[in-house]
This record gives sequence, C-alpha cells and structure tokens, in this order.
Amino acid sequence: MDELKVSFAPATTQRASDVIYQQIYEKIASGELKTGDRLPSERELADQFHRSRPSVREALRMLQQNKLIKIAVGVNGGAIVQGISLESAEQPLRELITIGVISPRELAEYRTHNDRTCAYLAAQYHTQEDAALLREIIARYGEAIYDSERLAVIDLEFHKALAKSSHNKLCILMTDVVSTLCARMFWDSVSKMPEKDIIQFNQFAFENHSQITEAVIVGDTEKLVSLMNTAGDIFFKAVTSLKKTAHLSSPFSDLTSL
Amino acid sequence: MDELKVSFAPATTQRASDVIYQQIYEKIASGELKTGDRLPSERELADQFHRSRPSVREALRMLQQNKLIKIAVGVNGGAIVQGISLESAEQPLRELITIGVISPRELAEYRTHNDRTCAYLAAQYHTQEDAALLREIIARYGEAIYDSERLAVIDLEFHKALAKSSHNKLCILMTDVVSTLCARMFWDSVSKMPEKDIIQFNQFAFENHSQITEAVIVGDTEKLVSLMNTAGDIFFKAVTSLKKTAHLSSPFSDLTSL
DNA sequence: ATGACACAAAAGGTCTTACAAATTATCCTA
DNA sequence: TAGGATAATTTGTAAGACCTTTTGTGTCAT
Repeated sequence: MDELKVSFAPATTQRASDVIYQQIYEKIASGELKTGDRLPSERELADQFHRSRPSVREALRMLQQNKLIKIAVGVNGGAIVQGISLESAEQPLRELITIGVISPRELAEYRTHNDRTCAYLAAQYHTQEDAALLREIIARYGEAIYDSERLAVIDLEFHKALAKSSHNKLCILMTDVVSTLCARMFWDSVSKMPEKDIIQFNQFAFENHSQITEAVIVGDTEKLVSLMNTAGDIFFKAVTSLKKTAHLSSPFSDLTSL
Repeated sequence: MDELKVSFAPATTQRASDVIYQQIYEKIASGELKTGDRLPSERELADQFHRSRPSVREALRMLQQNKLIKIAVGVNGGAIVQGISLESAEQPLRELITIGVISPRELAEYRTHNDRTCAYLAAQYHTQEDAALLREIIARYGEAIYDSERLAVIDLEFHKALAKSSHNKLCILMTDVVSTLCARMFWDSVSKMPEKDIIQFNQFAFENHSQITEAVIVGDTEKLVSLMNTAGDIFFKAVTSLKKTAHLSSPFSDLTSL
C-alpha cells in the first residue's frame, strides 16, 4: 500500500491547565480582561471550566510566571490581571545576562549600539516634555560631577530618558535591561580609577551627554554620529581601565573575563 | 514612641511551589543540571522536598513555562532539562509584538537599527566561516530574483547569518525576533507592487545586500554606513508602497495601522 | 526461533476532599 | 466611638485514588 500524501496535525492531547491558561491568556491579550481586573476565585474558575482546583491552580502559576497576573491571599484576594507589559519580556532577558549566557563583552557592545539607536530616534521623535526632562537631568548631571555615587544614578536616568524620547518601546525595553545591568559594571570600573581622573572623567562625560542632549533637541543627526562614538569610547576606556595590560586595539576582549 | 528608623524586608511567606521552583532553577543556572538531564519523577520530587505532589506539579508548570524543562508522559517520561537558551527570552518578546504592545512602526525602526548594529559588529568579528556562509547566501539571493517567494526566505537567512557573524548573542536574539516578524509584513507589501517593479526591487535589494556582505568582509565600516542607510530606505519604500496617499515625510506613520 | 499480541509497570494527568493560613469585613463591647 | 474578637472569604497545602499514556516484557501461536 502506498503511503498517504496527506499530512496530519500532531494529535497532542492538551493538558487541562494549558487549556485554562490559553483561555485566560486570550482574554487578557484581546483586552477583554484589563489591568486591575480581578479573576473569579479558584473554586469559581474550577466550576466555570468544569475542572478541578489543582488544574486551575497550575494554570494560575503559569500566568503568574509570565507576569500576567498577581495573586493575593485572604478575603478579596485572588488573581489580579497585570496586562501584558514590557516587564514580561525583561525578566527572561535579564536572566540570560546574569546567568552568563550573554557575556559582558556582548552586553557592552549592544549597549553602545542601543544608545546610538535611541539617540537617532529621539532626534526624530522627541516631544517638548522629553526635551525638558533631558535638560533637567543634564542640569543635575553637572552638579553631581564630584559625587560619582550620585552621578551613576543620574547617568542611568539620562539613558532611560533618552530611550523614552525615542518613543520606541523596543528601545525602552532594551535600554532598561541592558543599561541597568551595564551601569553597575561601568561605575565599578570608574570607582577604581585615581581620584583626580574620576573627576576629569565625570566632567568629560557630562559635556558629552550635554552635547548629545542638545543635538537630539535640534535634530542634528550628523553631530550625533561623532558624539555617540565619543560616548562609546568613554565607556570602553572606563571599563578597560581595569585591566593592567590594556590592549586598546580590541577593547572588548578584556571584558570577557569580568 | 518614636518610629524606628530601621527598615525591614517584606516578610513574605513563600509558596512551596516557589521554593521548589527556585531550588531547581538554581541547579539549572549553576550548571549542576545540564540540558538533557532527567529530573526525578513527581512522586520522588515530592518525597525529596517533603512536599505534596500538587506543589511539585505547580513548580514544574512554572519551569515549563520558562522553557527550562520539557515534560513527557509515560514510562521513561518526566521532566527533561532544557537549559537556559536564547529561546526563553524570545517568546515573551514575540508576544509583545504580536499582541500589539509594540507597533509596526517601532518594530520596523528597531529592525533597521538592529541590522546596522549587526553589520558593524560583523565587520569586526566575522570569521572565515561566516564570510563563506554570507557569500553562499548571496549567491542564492542572486538566483532567486525572479522568485519573490523564495527570495523572502533567503533574505531572512541573510539577516540571520549577518547577526551570527556579529558574534553577539543579543544581536542574534533580537534579529531572530524582530527580523522574522518583520519579514512577513515586508514581503506582503512587496507582493502587492506591480510585477516589473518587484523584479527591479529584488535586483536592487540583491545588489545592496551583496555590497554589504563585501563591506563586512573587508571591514569597511565607512561604506557600511551608506549601505545600511540605503537598506533602511529600501525597507521603508517597500512597506510604505502599500499606502495610496503616501506621506513620504513620515514613512512610518502608515505602518501604525497595519 | 520469531513475530504478534497481551499484560504489567512506570510516570504524568486529574479529581475529590479536607484542612491550614492569611486577610478583610463585621459586629460587639467597653 | 474606638478597639478588639470573630466570622467569612480565599489562597495554600496535603493525601489518596484513579485514569491515561507509553514502554518494556513475556507468552503464545505459527
């Protein structure tokens, strides 16, 4: 007998918890269930789905793991819908990095290019509020030159504001993940530099960031190219300053062992 | 009585399933449990953790949701460790996009800049194997100019190979997510163009990608700047060709409704 | 001997029931 | 009216039984 040419779909029998998860997920994705809404109690859900409570609970665990719901105990407790937010994608990314799947070299590289992207798009899309926020941060940036601890926080603030100004959620997402993780590494390196170098370095960073802000606001992409290159160099110089025998030709190679 | 100035950590009582999840996660993250390893059966885990089977099952559902294990039924079934891979971060990102949290405009923008990053880094880090693969794909690219269906697949292949040549896992990850999702949108637009325009367009794309490949291989970042700009323009032109009343000044605005 | 079939064993999937713990609302009392 | 005990609601947990799927094994007939 010849074999049939028709192809069959895999006859997978779905778990009850998967079906329940799917149904609730759909309602969240479609917007029928909005952020803040409260799901029925486990027992009620079990009734509605004609399933047992353990099955419902497994589904709730899955939804919770994906940051789609938050669960509280007690009277008026239960599952509260969290909507689908950027946060749901951030956690797994963060894990990849902290676990070491992504090396510091890769992280640092991507950060630089991500910043560049943010700046480009910010130059195109920023609003007046964005501009005001950036300038306000830059003002504080200048005042914190002699306080590296504080500067580290403000610097992160700046990069996040730049990302926000791009009005691109992928930029915002990646900046949140990448810049936050890079920040620690970066300022750790800086803090190991000689005192007077640190001040000089901070001064330099301030001027660069200040110019970036103005270039973004007037939409001068030409100037941004060189400014972002300089910013990238600052970053590399700081991070590689850790290494005694610095091979400046390939600044990233040093990071691999961090 | 004055209030104490000390701050307390939130006294959260952890769920049993959370503790079990955490313990297994640690062993996977630390490498003690490697890809392919098989966890003990649910009943045995329950014994070891001194917890009930439902609690263990809830933990397994969470691990499964994070792609950390795969579960099979039957004799010799059970949970098989999948390790922490890029894949675990891809799914949530994909969802953000398909669900509409990320708009087509943002997606298209980020794709362009991501490609640029890949090309830059590829110029610096590519190996001989990478170069060979890129050239091989380009060869097939040229042969498929009259077959848009096939070209779409090859084009995606090219962008993934370019990402691989960057030797940066964040680039690879983002390319996988962003380019794959963009590809459909992109070639849908192209297929709606007049027949002879399509060929001309494909020819143009081929030449551009071909030049990018050579610029990457010789490490000519100067040339890459203009080439990638052209590539970006190609992309926008194709996608915006859908719109009848095209406002070329802001090519992206049309995409928002797609 | 060999192949087909039946049965057994292992493991996940599910349900039921019961109780514990947490949290909030309510009501009662001082 | 304020404070505290109490009740009600809801999640957290456990235990046990049974079903279903899958694979291994052994037996029987050819």
